[in-house]
Order: sequence, then structure tokens, then C-alpha cells
Amino acid sequence: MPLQESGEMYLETIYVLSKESSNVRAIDVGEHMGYSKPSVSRAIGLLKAEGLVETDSDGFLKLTKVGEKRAHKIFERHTILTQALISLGIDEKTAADDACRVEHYISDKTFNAIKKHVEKYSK
Amino acid sequence: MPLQESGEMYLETIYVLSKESSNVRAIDVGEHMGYSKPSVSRAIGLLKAEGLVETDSDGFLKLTKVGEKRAHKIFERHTILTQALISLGIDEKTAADDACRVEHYISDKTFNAIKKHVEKYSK
DNA sequence: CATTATAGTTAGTGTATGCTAACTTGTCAA
DNA sequence: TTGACAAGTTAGCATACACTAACTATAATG
Repeated sequence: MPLQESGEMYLETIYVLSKESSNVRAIDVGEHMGYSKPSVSRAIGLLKAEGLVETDSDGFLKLTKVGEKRAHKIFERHTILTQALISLGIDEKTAADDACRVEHYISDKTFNAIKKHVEKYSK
Repeated sequence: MPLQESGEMYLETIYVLSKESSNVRAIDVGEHMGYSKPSVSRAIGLLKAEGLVETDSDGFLKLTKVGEKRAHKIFERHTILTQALISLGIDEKTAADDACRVEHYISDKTFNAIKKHVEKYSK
């Protein structure tokens, strides 16, 4: 099943927090996203049901192989889109905010084209 | 109140259909969007409550001044974004589809930067 | 060991937005 | 005039996703 924007954001957050620390809990996800514990609990339950996230033996959140791949893809969209917007002269904050929404809505075709464009320009 | 994606899409559809014919009814909006009559009825009720749409004496849908302005803005985003994506080499259909989603999520800053970029390139 | 704090879950609410079923209303043709 | 169709509305349902309140379970502290 394709994730909605909401699910993708939770997944991406777990991915980002996992890069900073390998001990990521639901509460950290909630704090980072500004959501309540029950919202996070429910969302992570759905991600687990999709086989994207697991809880390890110490109770920390881990992405599965599939989840990792999925999150990586979303995160790449985020960074490339942000970069693309910055290169158009947009301030970092606005670029990141807009990228964060747009990343969930564009097709692979469009993303790849933007990516190529960014790579060409950054050389 | 800021419209959600849904409301913006209804408004934009009324705007587009109004350019083709001045006799736009709810049923036409529904057919164009692929939505049922009750969904359209409810959505248009909300747009009326926001003062963006009215029914004229013959029962046809008309945008108010404010609604027209709002719709025009959304439609401009749609056309410019589509153009921007096409100029990146994306096929028309994909460009239009992606633009149609993205148009609701980017800030004015970002849109204006993209617009400038498109205008520079098309010269 | 009891108290307390922390993390997580369960239960139930609210909003947005789609749907079907069924009703109303108005027009037009036989 | 009646019958039927088209447009629109009302009522009620489903899903997604946020919330608060309140519970459980686990760990830390005195």
C-alpha cells in the first residue's frame, strides 16, 4: 500500500532521528514532529503493520530493510528539493518547509528530472 | 480561512469550467472532477459559506470577486508549475498531474521564484 | 519496598472529505 | 395532468488522522 503524507513523515522522522542516535523511541518521534503520544503510537502501529518499522529487543525503533529504503527515498527527495529551491534563491527555512510538503506529492519522473537538473547545476 | 487542497480544487474547477461556458452547474463540476453529486453539493456549500462562490438567478455557479481572485491565483500556479516541469523534460500529462498536487502546497515565495525562473527561460 | 516519573496504549472525540441511498424540486413531453 | 428524468440536497457511513483523558507497565529514586 502506498503511504500517505502522514505515514511518510513519520517514517522520514524515524530515519532522520536514527542517523543521530540509534536509540529512537516513539516519544522522540512525537517531540520532533510536535504530535501527541497516542498519535505517534497509532502511526507507528500502522508502519509496523506495513512491515516498515520494528521494535528491537531494547524497545527502540528500527526501520526494516524495506522501511529504510522507503525512508531513504523520501529523505532524498527532501534534500534534493530543498537544494533545488535554495538554488532558485529561496531562503533555507522556506525551502525546507516547502520541500517537506512537496516531497510527498511528486511522481518519480518529476523528481528524477529535478534531481538531474540540480546535479547539472551544482557541477 | 485558508482553503484545503480539496476546496482549492473545487474552486479551480469552477474557474476553469467558467472560462469554457458561463453556465456552470454543480453536476458539471462533479463530472469534471469525478466526484459524486453529494460531495460536490457539500463542497460548494462550504465555498459559498466562505463567500467564494454564489448561485446566480438562473441557478448557475458564479465565482465572487474574492473567489475569482483566489481561483485565478491557484490556476496560475497550475499553469506555471506545469510549464516549469515541461521545461525540465517531463511529459505534459505527468507535468499537469504533479502541478495539480503541488500547486496547493508551496509558499508564495517559492511559487514566485519558480515563476521568475520560468519567465527568464521562456524568453 | 513504595513512590514517582516515563513510555506507551486504549478509548473515545472531532474535522475533513469521500461515498451511497433516498428524498425534493423543477421541467418537459405525452 | 401525469410521468419521468435531471439536478440538487439530506442523512448516514467510512477512512484518515489529529487530539485529550485515562490506563498500564516499566524503571528510577528515596
